[in-house]
Amino acid sequence: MNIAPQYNPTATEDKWYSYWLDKKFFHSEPDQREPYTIVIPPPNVTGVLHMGHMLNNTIQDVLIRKARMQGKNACWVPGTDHASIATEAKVVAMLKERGINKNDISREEFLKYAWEWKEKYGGIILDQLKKLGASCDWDRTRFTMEDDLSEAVIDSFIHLYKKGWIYRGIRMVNWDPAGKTAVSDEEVIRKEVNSKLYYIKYQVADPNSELPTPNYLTIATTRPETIMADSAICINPNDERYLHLHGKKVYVPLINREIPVILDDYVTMDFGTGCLKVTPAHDLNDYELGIKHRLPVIDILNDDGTLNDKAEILIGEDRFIARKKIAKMLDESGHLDKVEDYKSQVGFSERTDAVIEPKLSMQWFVKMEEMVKPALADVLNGEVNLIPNKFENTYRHWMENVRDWNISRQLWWGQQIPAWYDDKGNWVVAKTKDEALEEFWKKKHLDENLAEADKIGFKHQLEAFVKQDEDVMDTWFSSWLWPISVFDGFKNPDNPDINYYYPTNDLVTAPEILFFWVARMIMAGHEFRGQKPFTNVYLTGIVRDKLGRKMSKSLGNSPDPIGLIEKYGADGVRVGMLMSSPAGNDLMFDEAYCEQGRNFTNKIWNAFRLVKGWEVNENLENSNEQAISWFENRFNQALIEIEADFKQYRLSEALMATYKLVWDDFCAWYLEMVKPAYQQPIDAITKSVTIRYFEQILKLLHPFMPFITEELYHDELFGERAEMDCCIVAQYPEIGKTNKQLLKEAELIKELVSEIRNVRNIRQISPKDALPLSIKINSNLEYEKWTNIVFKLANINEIELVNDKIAGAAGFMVGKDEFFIILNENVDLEAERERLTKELQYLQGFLKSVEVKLNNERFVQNAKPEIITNEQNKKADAESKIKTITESLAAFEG
RNA sequence: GGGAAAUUAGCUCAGCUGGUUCAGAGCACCUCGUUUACACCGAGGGGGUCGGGGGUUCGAACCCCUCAUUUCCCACCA
Repeated sequence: MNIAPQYNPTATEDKWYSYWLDKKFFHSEPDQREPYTIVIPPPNVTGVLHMGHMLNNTIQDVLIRKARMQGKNACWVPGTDHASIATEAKVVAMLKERGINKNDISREEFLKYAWEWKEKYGGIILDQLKKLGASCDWDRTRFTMEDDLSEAVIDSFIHLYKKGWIYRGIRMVNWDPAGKTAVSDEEVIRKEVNSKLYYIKYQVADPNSELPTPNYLTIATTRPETIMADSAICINPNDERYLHLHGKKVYVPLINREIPVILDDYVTMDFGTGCLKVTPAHDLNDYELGIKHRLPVIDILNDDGTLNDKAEILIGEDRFIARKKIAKMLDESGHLDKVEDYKSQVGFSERTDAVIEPKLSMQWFVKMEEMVKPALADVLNGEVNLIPNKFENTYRHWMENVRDWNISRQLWWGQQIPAWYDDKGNWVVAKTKDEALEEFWKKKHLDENLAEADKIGFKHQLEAFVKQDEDVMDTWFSSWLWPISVFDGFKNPDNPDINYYYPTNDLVTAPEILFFWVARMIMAGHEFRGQKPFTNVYLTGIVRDKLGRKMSKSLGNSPDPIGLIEKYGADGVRVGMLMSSPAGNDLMFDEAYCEQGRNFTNKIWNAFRLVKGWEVNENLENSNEQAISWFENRFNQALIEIEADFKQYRLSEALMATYKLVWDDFCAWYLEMVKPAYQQPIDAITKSVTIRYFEQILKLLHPFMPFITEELYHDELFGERAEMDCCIVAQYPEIGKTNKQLLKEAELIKELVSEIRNVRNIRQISPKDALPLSIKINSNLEYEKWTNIVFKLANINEIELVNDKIAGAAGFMVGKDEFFIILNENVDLEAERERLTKELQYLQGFLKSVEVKLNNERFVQNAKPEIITNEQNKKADAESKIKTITESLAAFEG
């Protein structure tokens, strides 16, 4: 036999992936079968495959492959997300490298570059998924910014607008001065930073009154650069320290602008100095306070975070440089009382890591109040299952406290907001410019009662002035439509695909985007389809390194997934990823898991080599009936367990059960039971049954390890295969009967074998030396059925039934039966006595505890009958064992 | 500051309704083995007061209280 002793994945993986593609096994069309659908969480077009994708997509592939083998019409829809912020940042950076500044080119030019970039790099991540074995229906690949999907975004915007659920308003938004865009609350990461609390003196503007000296008040602030934007000073009306300030005015230091002192019990008296500077343009609370007290809004910052001319001083300086300079100027002019160290929470942009600036701006919002209702209900009443369900609490908390969704982004890459403005600041929402003109006309027509005949002239005149909103929509405003839009459910809402595949079955994603994406998809599902988008949401954990740190580029602790695949094979890596990642748990990734996966592929490979090498002798009789019958039962028993694990989405447990079935039961026990002696032939029945078992195992393994199983499935060992007869579409094993008695006996026999091996091990007896075994049977186990197996696995050459103990032999018990192995030299009597005494003591203690229980009236009264019976059995067992051991010990005395 | 979860062997995790199978698995570790599918292997073995303390119960890894530690989510205190 010249099959390599080690499995080589590289030789087979590309071959079978191409074959699967070629035969269109991944492709799905609606038919009579039950559908099983997954839509991929579309990775960013900018993305490169990382470990999180590996985990996430391995899970999806396992689910989809298993469903496919179980006769469902499996459809896994792949695609990519245009990812406004991330992609625009990459394109801007690319242009910068080429010496082009985004501000110097038009929107059209920029988008041209962006599309070029997308065409060039946008497919990389999908190609990488193929290396992993992902069985996506590539014919259905979608992109969130392709025409139909973009149109769906625009249409849904208009739909919600007409419903009154989209509105435009001035809002305090989280402004990212680096990205020059608003970001949502969820995209702001709060970090505690060391900052300083500046105590600034404001001069009171009333020189005539008889104020107590000094005639200034002191205010604590972390942001001295915003004093030029102050609109008022606020104190608590009940603060007795400041009663004299009621109704007064103060001067803003350095620029000497006069501002009022206002009263509001919002101010905490015991924080800082009890005085608060009110800066409506640059702080959310101050803004609200400003509205309440009708204060002017003075915005002193440009979009890039530099000071503008409203600041009056330090114009053009960056906010952080300005902070230092202001502090110095205040100090020099005697306005700085003191500076204290202070820890405060500061918001950072998730994308650019810039400090977020609260900023007033005109934005578009989606009202959430109505939309959250069905999305919350679905999860609470189990229409949609979160796996694991511990996330339900977080989900509910978020949904009950949801705020309106700011959907405009000051970017170019994305779907442009379908709002149109005329030169006078009027605006309408419409899909096209023509429709916008029509809308303007309708308004005008109504307002001013114009004649229909004036319409053409009006439109013609207006056309030159009408401009579309510059902003694009939040990326999530497109991806929330994904489960519908990939099946063209907007453009063509009654098409066969959407009717067949929607709602989808499982969604596999990260808990971090449970609210960004999952919740919003459920909302969109109800709003646009009247139905939930999926039934089960499997939430994966974060892939961390073995020290528990998040994998990140800057730490350099993230292995290259493609490198791993090359090193351990895709099957090995898949097994490694799944080995220890229950749903919802972070995965402490260690290459050792991949190594274990690789070793597993090799184990399978070598089991195959063994069976492949068997020569059949037709004249031989089958002497392995017991082994054959045992393994069939054992297989079914394992399958029951595996199915239960899958049902509960416990994939790592399902894999582990499969792993043990293959490695321990099939390789270590079954094959060792039936394999012929060296260079001896095997009987025809055993070989053919073993091949059949092996094929079942390949099918069972296929969802986890698609490549090696497909490779072996096609070996001639398993017979001729038709072109389309592939493991990927083979019928998944079905649960058969299990004979519990047989399985129980087998466990005892395995224990017996282990005990004999242990006898050898302790005494350094070679496995090659055959030993005689004597049995004193106290049970009703029929050892004759198992003789062959015991002979072979424990290298026993003789079995003798005895009625009495054999002095000087090595003895042990399995179940109720006693076994003796006569050795060349007698066992150390003293050691044997000690061993038995110890066991006796243990058993006596055990018996006592059982008796205490049984003698306890309250136990007998309260415990369930079967538990009492069990305790009685335990008692009987212990008593008989004690009897046996006592007899053995007595033999020593004699 | 508010909320949620977690803590079981060196590591990663199971342990379902409190009770046969209750203290388990995989890896790692130790001993032995150049055997004939595989040293990416085989055989055997050691290892845990179930985070601490209290309580409920005939009975607790599991239920309750409390403390400690960790993680995550939410939050505007200048």
